[in-house]
Amino acid sequence: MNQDTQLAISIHILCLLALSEGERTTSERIAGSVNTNPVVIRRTLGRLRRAGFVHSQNGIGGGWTLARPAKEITLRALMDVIRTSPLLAMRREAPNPDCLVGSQIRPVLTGYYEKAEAALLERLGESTVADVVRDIVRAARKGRRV
Amino acid sequence: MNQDTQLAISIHILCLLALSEGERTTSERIAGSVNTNPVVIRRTLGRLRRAGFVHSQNGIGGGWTLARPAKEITLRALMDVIRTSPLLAMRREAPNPDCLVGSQIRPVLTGYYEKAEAALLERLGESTVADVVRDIVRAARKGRRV
DNA sequence: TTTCTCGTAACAGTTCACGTTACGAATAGG
DNA sequence: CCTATTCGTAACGTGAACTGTTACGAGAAA
Repeated sequence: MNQDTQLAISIHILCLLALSEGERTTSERIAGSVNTNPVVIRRTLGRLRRAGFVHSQNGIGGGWTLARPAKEITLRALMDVIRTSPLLAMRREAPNPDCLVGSQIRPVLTGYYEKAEAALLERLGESTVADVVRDIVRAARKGRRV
Repeated sequence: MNQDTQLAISIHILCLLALSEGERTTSERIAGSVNTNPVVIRRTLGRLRRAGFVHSQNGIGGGWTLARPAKEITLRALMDVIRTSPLLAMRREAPNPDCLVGSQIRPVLTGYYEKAEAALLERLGESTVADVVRDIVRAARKGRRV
């Protein structure tokens, strides 16, 4: 259904930056990890930069750094910045206004959908990029042991 | 982004059937309310039928009816039947396995995503088709008063 | 001045849901 | 038995949206 991978890409990028604190990471290197084109990365990072999550610098030795601690970036905050449309979608075409259900269902459903999405966002607000980084490091350790 | 309107269509259809208890409703009439093609309706209804939510009958005077009370159909149950892919998506292409983040992020993110979706589903499980029907009728009354 | 990297526009390619046509199967009525 | 109606489903076209790619200007460091 939904084919919005922007949140996944954003988290991936910020984890990389969090693990490279002190140095700048280029969009090309990030693209190598995500396995896509650097322009795709720069597009996503542009939105994160405008929202104040990352900082960029041009020229030789340039690249991207976190603009605030990974501990203070919740997955929900990323979602709020990245998301462009509701998770639970309705049809583009309006239903029949001459029908009881058709004339009323849109605003009614919107209410139910917003509550459901709020629950999801609340859960996303309980985790930060730092949590994800921690899990990644742990998973890598476990993998090596085997 | 997500462009799956199946849940919205399903709820719309079941509200119509709930309001037409005792009679059969044709896919053409439903399509008139949803404002789409009858085949689209039959496609969605086919899945709901296989899941035991509705019953269909061919021939003259045929059509669709609810197979169980609207009170006993939660929005979550519909979501479980209708949904084909996770709400929070990841990229099709796998990330770089030679990178710490790239090699671990998929299973780690899956965990976070599943918890977030579970919260959304839980909220959807608190409402039924009967609730939606009630809200629709109320909204219509209010609209007339003005 | 050169080199590197971001910033962004523009366009092609792909995927997926939706719309439409078509036709067989099942059912009711005469 | 025959006809009309409606479901059930396959097949294909259409359109929108995300992704991938090229291109090029702007800014910064050596």
